[in-house]
Amino acid sequence: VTSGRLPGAPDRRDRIVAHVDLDCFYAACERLREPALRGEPVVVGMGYEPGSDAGAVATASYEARAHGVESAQAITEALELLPRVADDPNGPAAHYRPVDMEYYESVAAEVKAVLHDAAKTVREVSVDEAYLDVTDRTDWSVAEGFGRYLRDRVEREVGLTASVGLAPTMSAAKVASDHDKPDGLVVVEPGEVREFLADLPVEAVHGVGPVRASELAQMGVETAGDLAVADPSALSSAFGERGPELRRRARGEDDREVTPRGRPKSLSRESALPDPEPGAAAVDRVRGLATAVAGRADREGAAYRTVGVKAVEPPFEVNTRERSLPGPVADADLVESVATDLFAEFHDRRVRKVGVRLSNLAFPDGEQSALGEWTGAEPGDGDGETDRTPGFAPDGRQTKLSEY
DNA sequence: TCTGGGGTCCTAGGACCC
DNA sequence: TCTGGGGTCCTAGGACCC
Repeated sequence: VTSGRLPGAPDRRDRIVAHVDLDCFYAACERLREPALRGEPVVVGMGYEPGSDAGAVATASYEARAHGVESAQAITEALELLPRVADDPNGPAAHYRPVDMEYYESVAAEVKAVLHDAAKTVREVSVDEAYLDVTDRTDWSVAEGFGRYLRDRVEREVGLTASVGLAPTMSAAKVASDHDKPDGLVVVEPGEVREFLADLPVEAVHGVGPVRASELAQMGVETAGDLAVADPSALSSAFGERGPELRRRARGEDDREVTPRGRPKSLSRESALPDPEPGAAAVDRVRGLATAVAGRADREGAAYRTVGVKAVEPPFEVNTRERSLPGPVADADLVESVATDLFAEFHDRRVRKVGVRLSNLAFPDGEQSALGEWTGAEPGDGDGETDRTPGFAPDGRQTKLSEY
């Protein structure tokens, strides 16, 4: 069975994949530049400003987690569990810091440099997480030593601890790195994957969140081992195409290759409104977000064919509206006018959060992102994207589309 | 416990085409 | 008159991930 393997493509049957996950990354960064925070509870909040109680927890250090603080929690709630040090110097208290993405990205760049040096192929999943194909850098007999080497280098050269998982597939490597954090190192050799996963809760499988987990529980599926032997047709009818895919993951079957990440498919900005009242404030915010996201697209060299808005009504009803243009454009004024137009139906509704999104992106001057474009596209992922904007005429794109 | 911001992928119905 | 099947694109929503 050739399984559609390209001629000359490497045999993917026995890869060694490493997953590297930086521990409590935002909090660790804060400690990097403020060593006095070491060993102290640290809470990093998004949408948080010093002294305020707005926002939500992005990352909490383990010392803060010990008191029940967890990510996605409202800052108000975290403050009840752990007040600010300034407010309660004697009892248990935490250091609160606002998210500073720019700084975190600069730290992440140092880590990524180490990873790229240690592996041929690196897929950066997020600011604090990456997959490495290290097949040609190590061997199963010494994989643990290689994992230690990775961890030690990140620690020595950047000053952060990481959790590392090594396994023959991406999904197993991910579960492995999750298994023993922080500062963890777990190696799962080929042939051990199924057994390693068997007793873990289904939520450990990438792609199973709260909704699917509870649906699975109703089917009597509670562990990854249960999922591995669950009735495929029942999974299909409950989860569509995703069902069999999740089952394969639970069985340790995953033939995705580690490839560098391609270009983004969408760009967006969103922000919460302090006061969900109908009126001009929300529209102003939409305008601001439109300008901001268009500016970002510009910096990234992206043109876009679809503009969308998001309006979240209390308690948490998400509405989206979008409009596609005849061809790709790069025009901030147009983004603003389309976005405000799409948002018009929410003018007299209470809205707690708004967003603006650009999609159907095209990168006219891009280097076609060499490999990323085609190896990055999994079979079945082909949406004809490139076919729809053939030869993207650099002059044609600037057509004024004010009527939209 | 009333929930931040930035993404990806999948589904489903309708328009439209052959 | 309404009988088929196949395909793409657009839009809205939902689950999930970090």
